[in-house]
Amino acid sequence: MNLKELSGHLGLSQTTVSRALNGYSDVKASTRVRVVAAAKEHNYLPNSRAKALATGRAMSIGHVIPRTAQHELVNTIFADFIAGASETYSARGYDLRMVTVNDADEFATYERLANTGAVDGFVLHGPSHDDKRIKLLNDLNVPFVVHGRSSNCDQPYSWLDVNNRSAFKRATDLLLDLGHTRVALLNGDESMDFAIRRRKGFTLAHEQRGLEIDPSLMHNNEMSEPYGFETTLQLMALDAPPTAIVASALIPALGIQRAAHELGLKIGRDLSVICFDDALSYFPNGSGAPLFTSIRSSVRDAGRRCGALLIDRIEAADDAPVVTELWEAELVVG
Amino acid sequence: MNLKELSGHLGLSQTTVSRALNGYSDVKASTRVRVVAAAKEHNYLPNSRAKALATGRAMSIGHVIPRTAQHELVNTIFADFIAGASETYSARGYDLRMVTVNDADEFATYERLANTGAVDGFVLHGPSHDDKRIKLLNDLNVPFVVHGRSSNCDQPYSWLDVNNRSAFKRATDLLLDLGHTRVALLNGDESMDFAIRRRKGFTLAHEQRGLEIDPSLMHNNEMSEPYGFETTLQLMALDAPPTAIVASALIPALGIQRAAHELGLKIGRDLSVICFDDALSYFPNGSGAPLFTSIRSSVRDAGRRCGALLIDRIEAADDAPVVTELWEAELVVG
DNA sequence: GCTCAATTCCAAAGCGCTTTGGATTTTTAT
DNA sequence: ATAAAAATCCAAAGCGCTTTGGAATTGAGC
Repeated sequence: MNLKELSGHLGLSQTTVSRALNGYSDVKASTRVRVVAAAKEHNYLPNSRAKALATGRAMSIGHVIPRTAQHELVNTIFADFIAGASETYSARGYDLRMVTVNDADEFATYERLANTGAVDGFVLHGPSHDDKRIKLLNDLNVPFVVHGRSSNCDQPYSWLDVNNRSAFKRATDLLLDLGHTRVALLNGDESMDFAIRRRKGFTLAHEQRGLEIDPSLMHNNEMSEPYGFETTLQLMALDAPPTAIVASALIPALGIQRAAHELGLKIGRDLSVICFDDALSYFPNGSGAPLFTSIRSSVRDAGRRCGALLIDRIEAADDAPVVTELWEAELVVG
Repeated sequence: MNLKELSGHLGLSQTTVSRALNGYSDVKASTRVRVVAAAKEHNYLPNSRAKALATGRAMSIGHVIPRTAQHELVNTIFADFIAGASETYSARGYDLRMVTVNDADEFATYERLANTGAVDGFVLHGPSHDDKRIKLLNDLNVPFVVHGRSSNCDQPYSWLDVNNRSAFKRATDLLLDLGHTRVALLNGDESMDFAIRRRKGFTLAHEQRGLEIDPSLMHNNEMSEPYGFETTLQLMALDAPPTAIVASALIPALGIQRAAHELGLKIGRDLSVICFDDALSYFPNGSGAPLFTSIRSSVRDAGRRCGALLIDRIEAADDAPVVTELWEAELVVG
């Protein structure tokens, strides 16, 4: 059933039927009712391909995911982020188009999706310290919103980010206030901008107290469980092991926990741990009793909001000013 | 730059340029070279919306994800599955269109995506024991492949599944062979078909030895870490606690581990654990020394293969017979 | 040189929708 | 009753591509 047939049935022009269905005001209320009823009766849905061509809108948002690098990011964080974004998309009539690519093809993929009109905009994931994709997307003149920031980028761009520096400063402050003098950092991969900011927060807390940080206490890597495990073993084997650890995510924190148990240390007594908690829905920290003291910010909420910001931009005038949003993470004592 | 402009530049008709670019044989080799060169030079890419309308193909695969139920599935398994599927899609020129929906809207969403022609086919996730979506998709006459199976469904359908029954039987056999007499099962949500099959494998191993299973040893729930933790505490508080546990995934197995440590039990000595390992890329079980003995099957590989099966079906004749594929999981001793 | 077939190209007709620019009808104001 | 304004409707022209059904050109065979 297409528009032509439907309008045939109704004895109306395609124009009128189309405008009735799309809520234009120049169609009589009674005929609109008739049209809507007939559409429902015949189970008519406008062909989205034709609609996309006619309107110049794909009603679709692109997420380009590199395969090899940022592996960890893709899988742990990404699923929840996308779940959130996708909620917004459905609510506003958009779909999510996801493409995974080899690193080498990433730029070409953005170009393809933008130039073929397959998507109306992008969400950019996992920005690095100096992310070239931002300039690319600006040059392509396509709406986009970055989840996170790229410190070394002089282009204007829209973003939504958690205040990672402040979150890690507060976590570190808390530990130092408790009297810890050797606090370790298990950071995420420091080619990612968020990890750099997290380290800044960690060091800032020390600097403000005039404390030097032993470099052997600062580690960074992809946020896996074994990373947490092995690094903790390594840290505890130091001549002067740390008495507290700040970790970048729950998953490595589980590794810390495993290592602590293996070493016969009790977390909370022999070793304090604070970790960043993305509030991943499949990995609830503290249902009932919290597992870890944590700095929490829901990545799913971030996805929801990024989606909304992006769609606003897509539907706004081309020269709308960039939007930015900085969220404070919540400190949850476990 | 569109086709009209490009063919203007070249002094050729749109037909010829289109056919040159699409590899038809009725265009002279030398002009094809010219066309391809010009296309590259002017950075021409055919508009995908127009192409989709003209060809009747969206070049896009739908994944519909219910939001509330199957939460756990969505996030833990889904990310890796999709990463795999998406690799296949890119390689074959398709994109992945993902929609999350409220349970109540799920059917309508399939209908919308199929009837508006937004996608060319679907991958069906997390089939239940008696999954109504299969009949729906058959009725909609749209190609699809199920990841998993639906035991109580009399419709023909294409699927790819791991032999869950055999995997759990082998795991249970192994434990019983080692002399364990009280083995517990921490199964996934038993409204899902895979969980039912896993339980069958578990019980079958007992039956074949004439062993009764204490019902208090069998649990099922969403596969979260706290589920593993709390259930283990509960099991160990029994008058006759189990000496071994078969778990449905790594994440609850971590909970088991945490509980064991808390109770002062050493895994491998006081308590044996075997778990199913989906070989999630962000959660490597046993880099170096395996954490757990496990029955392993890569969900990412399954995604890759499901994608291929689906695209084959999309590109095949409408009446192509259904395809099915059953994978054996690999037993990895840790 | 001529016929017939093969090769190479193209005009025009879709694909199914939206939207422009009136045309027609109804309502309001005089 | 009549002119002006408002409310409804519609024919036709796109959107940018593919594909059909020839037309024009080239080559082969004799």
